[in-house]
Amino acid sequence: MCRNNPAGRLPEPPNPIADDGDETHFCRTCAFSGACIAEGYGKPELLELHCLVEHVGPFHAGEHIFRTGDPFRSIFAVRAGTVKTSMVDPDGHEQVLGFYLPGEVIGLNAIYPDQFPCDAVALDTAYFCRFSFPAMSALATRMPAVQQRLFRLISKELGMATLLAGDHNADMRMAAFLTDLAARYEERGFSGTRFHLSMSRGDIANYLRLAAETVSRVLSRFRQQGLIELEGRELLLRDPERLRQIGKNLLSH
Amino acid sequence: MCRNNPAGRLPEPPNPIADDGDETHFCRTCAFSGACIAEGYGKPELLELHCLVEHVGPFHAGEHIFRTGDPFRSIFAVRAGTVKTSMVDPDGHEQVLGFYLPGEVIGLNAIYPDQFPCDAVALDTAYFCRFSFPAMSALATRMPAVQQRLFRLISKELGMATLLAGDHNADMRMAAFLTDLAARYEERGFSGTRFHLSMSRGDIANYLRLAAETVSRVLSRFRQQGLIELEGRELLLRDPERLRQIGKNLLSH
DNA sequence: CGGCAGAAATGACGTATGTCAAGCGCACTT
DNA sequence: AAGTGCGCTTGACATACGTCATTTCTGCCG
Repeated sequence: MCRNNPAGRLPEPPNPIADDGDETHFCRTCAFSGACIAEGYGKPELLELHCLVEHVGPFHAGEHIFRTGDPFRSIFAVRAGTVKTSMVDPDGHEQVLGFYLPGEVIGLNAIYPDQFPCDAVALDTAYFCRFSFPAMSALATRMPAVQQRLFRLISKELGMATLLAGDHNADMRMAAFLTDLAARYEERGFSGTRFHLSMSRGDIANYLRLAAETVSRVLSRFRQQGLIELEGRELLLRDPERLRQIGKNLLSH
Repeated sequence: MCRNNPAGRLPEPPNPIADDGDETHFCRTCAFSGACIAEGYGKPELLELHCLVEHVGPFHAGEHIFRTGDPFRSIFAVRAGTVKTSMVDPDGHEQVLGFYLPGEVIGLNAIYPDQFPCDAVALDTAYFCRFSFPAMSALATRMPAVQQRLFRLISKELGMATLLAGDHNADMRMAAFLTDLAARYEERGFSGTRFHLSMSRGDIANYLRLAAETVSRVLSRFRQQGLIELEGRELLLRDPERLRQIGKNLLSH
């Protein structure tokens, strides 16, 4: 596939999607596929796991997958598109909790309160696999690998939240944010140096606990310093190593 | 028991301890006891759960329960004393992650990386129940209530971390911190209005992502406003309701 | 009792980042 | 094509909080 590239524009990256699953195969990049494949479970177990999956979508940009207070019944794996989760605090300020890419799982933070503590909103057209959580935990009691996977998914999410909670300046936060996004895209088989930011500057700012203006300024500075190229929301990391270095205090691995 | 109370000093609260368990009974306040009692498991299951418990301690103030990088084999329930967990980032700055009271569980954030991502240090003389994690997850596959309890414990910890990650000013953070501590003491059967701060101002500051001086100033102001009484580390909440109000954006329930 | 060391409180000052305001560009509607 | 709204950028200014310095308090040990 060869697009033309007019007037110095960044070429568009392929649209990230993890949608190659069917009735008997998981999507390659799904957070759960590993549980079965790696652990050598056979057809019967795979089929059982598939029984409790339901494909849902499309959700269009701005549509809610779930809302704060909805009873917790399922977790969702992103098949395609991007999701942001956010809480609104008692005096109405939104707090973005995270962004989720194809292959990642949302809803894990609802287990304890037994209802969703946040909203989940599609940032672009998005598709999901919905897993009934009661069914999944029942299955987990028979398939240790599934239980293990769930423990690890939640524990990982905990690690992420912890890092974000640290006190770091705007440059560190932004560099870590970009590096983390890049790593997650790469992990799922997409380009780790050129991708589309599906969220607005405002959402990024909110997520990083900065003002939108600060995000603009930091990005401009990164551009001037030759760390990135950026046109609208099309991003190219020109010096990923330096970015990683700047954000290292916020990055686990 | 009746102490005298010289010259306007705050009377000392009883030393919080949750140490009434034995070979066949859990401590009343233990985070796991509920899993069995509430779910109506009988003697055999209780005994099984006890088989994988080992009582450890005492650890004295400043001693490590575990260190960053230690292989993850067990989680720990606090029986008595207080613990702080903290990470040191790549350039040597400490980050306090949390404080843990009797009845609470530490080590859950080690599941994903499969090694402890932080240090755990006793703030005063502390005793623990150590649970082998492999044994516990094996047991969890046979006792859904145990699995459920584990999911909820991790998910709860996730909720805590998320709240701390929000952006809030020093007053809100401090009020929420005090209110949360109070609630947790009360939940475990101790006084929820009068207790001992086992951590230094510096640790509190670090936990709340503030400077130690800011913590001092906020506490002084709270005192002037009649919200609290404070002598050294002995604390009395004079207006818990108002404190809760100030910190409400950081408090889940 | 005296002296010391660490913890805590208080004051003076600097700064990173938030807030306010203005302007630009792009998409969409009429 | 003109109009409208929203997202983004940029500049000027305000402020909450951090940093540095000094003092006070507290517990500890000889």
